[in-house]
Amino acid sequence: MITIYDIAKRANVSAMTVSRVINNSGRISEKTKAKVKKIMEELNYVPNSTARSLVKQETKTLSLLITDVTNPFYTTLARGAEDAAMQLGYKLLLGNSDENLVKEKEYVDIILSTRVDGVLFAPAGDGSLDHLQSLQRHRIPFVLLDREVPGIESDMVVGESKEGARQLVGHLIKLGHKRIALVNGSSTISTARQRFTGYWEALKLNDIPFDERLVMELGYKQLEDASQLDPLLQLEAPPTAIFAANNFLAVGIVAALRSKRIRVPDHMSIACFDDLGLASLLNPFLTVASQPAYQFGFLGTQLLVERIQQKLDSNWRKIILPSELIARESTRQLG
Amino acid sequence: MITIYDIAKRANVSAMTVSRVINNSGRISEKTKAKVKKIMEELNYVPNSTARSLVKQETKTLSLLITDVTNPFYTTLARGAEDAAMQLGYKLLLGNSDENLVKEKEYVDIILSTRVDGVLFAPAGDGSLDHLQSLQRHRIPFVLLDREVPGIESDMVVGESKEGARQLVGHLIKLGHKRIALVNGSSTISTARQRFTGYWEALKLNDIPFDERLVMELGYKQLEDASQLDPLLQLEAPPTAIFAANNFLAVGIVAALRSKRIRVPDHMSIACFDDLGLASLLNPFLTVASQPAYQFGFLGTQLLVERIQQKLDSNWRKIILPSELIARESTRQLG
DNA sequence: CTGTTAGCGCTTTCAT
DNA sequence: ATGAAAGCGCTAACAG
Repeated sequence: MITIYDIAKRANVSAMTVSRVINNSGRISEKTKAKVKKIMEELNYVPNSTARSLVKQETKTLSLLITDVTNPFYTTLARGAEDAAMQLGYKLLLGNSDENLVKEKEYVDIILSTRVDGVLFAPAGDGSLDHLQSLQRHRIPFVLLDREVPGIESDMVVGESKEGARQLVGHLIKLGHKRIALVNGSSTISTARQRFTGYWEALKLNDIPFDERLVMELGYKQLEDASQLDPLLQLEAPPTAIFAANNFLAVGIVAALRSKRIRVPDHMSIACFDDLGLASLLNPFLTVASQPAYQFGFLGTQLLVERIQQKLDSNWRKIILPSELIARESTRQLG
Repeated sequence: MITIYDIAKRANVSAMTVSRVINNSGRISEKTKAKVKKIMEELNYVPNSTARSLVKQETKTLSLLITDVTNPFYTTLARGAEDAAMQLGYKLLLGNSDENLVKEKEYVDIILSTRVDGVLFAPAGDGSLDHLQSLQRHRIPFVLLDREVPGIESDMVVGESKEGARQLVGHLIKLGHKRIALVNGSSTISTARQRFTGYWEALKLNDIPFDERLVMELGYKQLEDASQLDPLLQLEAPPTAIFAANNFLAVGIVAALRSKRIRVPDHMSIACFDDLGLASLLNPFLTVASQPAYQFGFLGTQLLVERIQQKLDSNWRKIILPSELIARESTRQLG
């Protein structure tokens, strides 16, 4: 491997001079600068950023910890993060927690040992508290993405889950639905709680009685089995509409209904949080509360980098991104 | 920051002993091992992998360079790569080239300087040759994903583009189509050339004359504008079916046709390479040649890690993954 | 079973 | 404008 010493020797200068040329720092005569640069090119020299990281105590690397790159929301968020990171001179390390605290812990350990400069953290749930405190103890800045964690103060970029849910359910009510089910993520996740509240408020606002049998908690992951919906469908008075708390749930529900020959929206209306990426371009079908996923990633990265560079330790900023109701074909007027 | 020396001092041992405990190497008495471990816990010690990388000359990091995480094919591939990397003890650095050689070059420079142990490389095209040679010069192992590059010998994981295209076009022909358009990616990409060949062979096999006016090259990225299809649609004898060389193109085409009130499949049949992730779960609509994207990533990572660990320099392996024709609603019997 | 020494490739600091 | 020395945190190699 070629080092600054190899360059230095050939150029008859010290390693320090080479370092200065690389970093464009300090006063160097144009002549030696040119000479050094020429030799670097000839030898195909590439600075070793590991060595630099060790002395500078910074890696110029950010970690992006999400639950699943396969979910269009996180995919697009990741794209935003990547673009911003690249622009700001940072690399991005990718991790998938699968909504699983054990896996999340593994990544946190890696993050700690890798000495990344900061973390973009979409927590698996309230149980992520330990992990985040662990980051704090080690003074690794992070910004929370999409989900809050009680007990943690930090920069964050979140959506308007309650308001979005209220809108979505309000939309269903306006269409004449009164038996509206909520299929939710785990209540250990802040967005699931907020979406529940939005659901509840929308019912109340419209004098529709709340029926707890219409609320299911299935987790934000892809449905495993069509039968998971049976408790809802076999109700004496089954719902005429389902509000799914995220896109994965909605897709699973639509597929499950299809397998049971229940047509959407003819027999059941469906609306959900988060848009579907390509799916909605191909066929604008699902009614959704669309969140600006790219902005979550892009702005989150900007916040993080500012935090890193200013080394502040409080003055937390919270960016709240609105969601947009997009009414499409999966919800229909009742009666 | 806490170092092995801090631990060593408190435990009344040398730094080397601490290092041995961390790495579980060398014979150490259970007693001192326990003592050291206890102190590490008390002090919340985390090994600094930057320092380790510097001396061991390995970073335990792989780079995944794809064209766009936002494409379900690459998203799923990334997921496979991540899972395999994690399992094998490697981290994953993510990069998006956007089918753009300039951006790709930037990432290659980062890769070089980051001293990753290997690269999972989905090249932007034949012009990636320089970049790959640059990796070779620096002895960074890589495996080519999805696309080959003339002039480069290496491990690779690719699909059966020609065969898949032949099947897809054969399927259209069986349905009675004779005017079949091909909307392709750039011919500087191996898969686009192979898909063209498959298209051509299928026509020939069925005695359908090849009409070059039915072939368009639009690039594998998302369509910008519905009017890009006009040359095809305004033909004297327009096509009755379109074979799109990838999923992004197909979605763009469907959307463009929708905006022109051309119904699929009633007025136009569409089939494409690569499945659509969630979109196909939600609504199994597009007829596709589905590639096992997850396997591309997973197996590619396994190949790469084997290559890294064995330090071989030839004996290239090529994994060829079949695609599966999934006939859905976007293609219909003619006449 | 444990310790000492040297050095990975770079930058910081202090000289000149 | 340039250089020498020291050290970032760790491990390889050798010694005992």
